[in-house]
Amino acid sequence: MAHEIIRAPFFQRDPIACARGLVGTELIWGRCSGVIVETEAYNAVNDEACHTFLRPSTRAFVEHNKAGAAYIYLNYGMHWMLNVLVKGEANGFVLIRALEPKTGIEQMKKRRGIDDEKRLCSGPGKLTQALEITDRHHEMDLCADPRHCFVRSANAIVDVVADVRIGISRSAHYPWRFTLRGSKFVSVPVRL
DNA sequence: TTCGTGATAGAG
DNA sequence: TCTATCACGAAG
Repeated sequence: MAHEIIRAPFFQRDPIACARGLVGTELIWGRCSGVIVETEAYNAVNDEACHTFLRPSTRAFVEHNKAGAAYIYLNYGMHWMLNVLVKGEANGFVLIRALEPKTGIEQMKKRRGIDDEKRLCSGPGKLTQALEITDRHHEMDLCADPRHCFVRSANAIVDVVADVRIGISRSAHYPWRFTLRGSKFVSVPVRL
């Protein structure tokens, strides 16, 4: 089965298409990897939950970086969030929210301090802890280095569910959370 | 349900 | 300087 690195043109569309398209792809991070089972889209325009709405520094980030760049920030003083810059038909971000661990599982368990594989990467803060993603990866090009990239299997068929986003107060009604149907590795089960 | 933790930005 | 807010997670 052919695997290919996702290249920059993938991220030169709009955040919603990119967020949906990333579900089912594999995130490679050093010796660890996992299949992305949950993402969210944030739109730089008309989306009050996107950092660009309130933060000048985020607007500058969009201006000065290319599609596929990592946007990483600290939330609640302790959790790193991994996002990918989308810059094309529309600008915005894809938040990587959950993975199904595939390789380097023992290392992930050690970093997380737990054994349960379903909970290793079942949340945006958990997966950055499991993969040791921090602000030193901020602005990294995620379409160039084969050790930090997204890989997809050719011919893969992925059944994606759209739902409302989680943990935000503004623009909370947009159905811009995407999960792999039936996955046991998501952060919060899909709303019925 | 509650609380820890720190960056960011706007108001005063 | 001060305050509010925050795309979370673990424990209770």
